[in-house]
Amino acid sequence: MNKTINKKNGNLKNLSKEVFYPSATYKVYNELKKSLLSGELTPGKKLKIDDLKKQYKTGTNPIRESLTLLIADNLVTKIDQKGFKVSEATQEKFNEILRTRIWIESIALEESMKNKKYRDQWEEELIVLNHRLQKTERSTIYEPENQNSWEVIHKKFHLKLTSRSNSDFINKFCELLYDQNMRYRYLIIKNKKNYKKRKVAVEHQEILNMVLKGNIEKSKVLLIKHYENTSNFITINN
Amino acid sequence: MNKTINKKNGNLKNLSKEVFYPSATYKVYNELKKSLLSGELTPGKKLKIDDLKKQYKTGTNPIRESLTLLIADNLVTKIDQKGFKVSEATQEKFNEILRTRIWIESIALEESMKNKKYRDQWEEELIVLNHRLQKTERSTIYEPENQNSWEVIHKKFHLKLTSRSNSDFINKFCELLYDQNMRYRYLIIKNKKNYKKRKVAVEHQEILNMVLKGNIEKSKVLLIKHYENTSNFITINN
DNA sequence: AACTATATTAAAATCGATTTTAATGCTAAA
DNA sequence: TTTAGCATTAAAATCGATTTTAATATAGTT
Repeated sequence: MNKTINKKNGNLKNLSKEVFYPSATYKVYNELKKSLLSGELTPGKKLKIDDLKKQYKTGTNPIRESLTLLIADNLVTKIDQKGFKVSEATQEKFNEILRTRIWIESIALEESMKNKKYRDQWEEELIVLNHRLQKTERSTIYEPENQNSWEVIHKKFHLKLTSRSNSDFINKFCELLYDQNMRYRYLIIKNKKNYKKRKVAVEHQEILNMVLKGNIEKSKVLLIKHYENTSNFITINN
Repeated sequence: MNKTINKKNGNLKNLSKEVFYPSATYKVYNELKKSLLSGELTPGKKLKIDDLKKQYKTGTNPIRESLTLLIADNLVTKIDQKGFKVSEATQEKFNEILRTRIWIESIALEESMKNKKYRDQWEEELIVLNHRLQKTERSTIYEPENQNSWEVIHKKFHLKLTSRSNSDFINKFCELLYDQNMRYRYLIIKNKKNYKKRKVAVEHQEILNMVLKGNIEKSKVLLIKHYENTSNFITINN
């Protein structure tokens, strides 16, 4: 049999050398992550290997490896010898996420503001992201592949704010918590017929203004208020 | 062929129902983790699937799944299509771990001390752990399976101090950072002929005394000092 | 009926072979 | 000498079948 034809991506290497072809694991991971964050896969749902193999037309290994990666994202839970399921989502867990975010991002914002290095560049990037965010329509569907979607820009803006603590550990943790929070937002959107979107544009502008002024304490207060306001919109019924 | 004989753990289920037999993945994960934390597997080393299969006498899947789990522990690094390697260890990374620990544990200790619930029980557990720690000889070899080893008790004492923030995210993060820090300690022990062990017993006692007094600010200061002192002992040469 | 023990079924976990990709070595042309 | 193209090798990634385990159903006993 002609091996070239059988190859996953065809034998394109010679045509354009620098193109990156992700592994099956990586592709499945991204697709599953999207389904989990958008709320399409509901909390508690059993994730059977055989079903997923059929759905994603791939073998055992990429499926199991993807699920293992998603454990670290706190989106999938595993019990040894009993398999994988979608992580549960409760009101208590949401409160915990919110509280944790406030603690961590308070430090991360403060340290970011204290950090003199490339300060000008940081401010400019924040201004640009805020500007883009202001003029972007907010959608109810989750499309992380669209770099111009409100959700993607919103995430970038928030992570940028806290990005300069000089700790990759903190940055990763902020992203994890952002995604956790986002998951709850989409679970609510799915469950409530008429989900009232918050108007957050003004809050973003106020935080940005205070950061540009260099007032650390007030910036932190505004960021915390911003997060506390979201709690009024998110209530899980189970 | 007799299936029973062929089984991994034998057919012991009927003899004692409540015994838990871990999967091959879980066993390999724990063994690899031990080798990584003890410094036996040196930073940057390539982790070849075939070699590990032979070493641990198991198939592709348990090996790859273990390595995937270790990515989340920041002990293994993966590049898509190019495989796995032992995470690098640099002086900058160690400084980052230390800084991050100080930030996170300051909050976690403060929140733990503010938490009134089961306060008495917490204090008693800390006193017992400190007592056990004081009378345990410190070893240079890493034996996490020995619950009475200095290292295991030390870890429990520190994690207990920060355990009551009511955030599992914070608790997990503290454990990750503890393990990261510990890895550097063992890398030093391996590299230096005569590693001088710090005498930390007094510092633990002082922190505990201040926690029992209920003085949050002073407790935080002592804990931070305790961590800053370790930086004098850890220098990576590469 | 309730409680064990056994048989059956379903799903997780594992294995070993195969396929695909990346790294290396080789050859020939500029 | 360098460099592009091809062949070889080594390793990662994948696949599908098999084995092991857990969950469920059934039958037999008190």
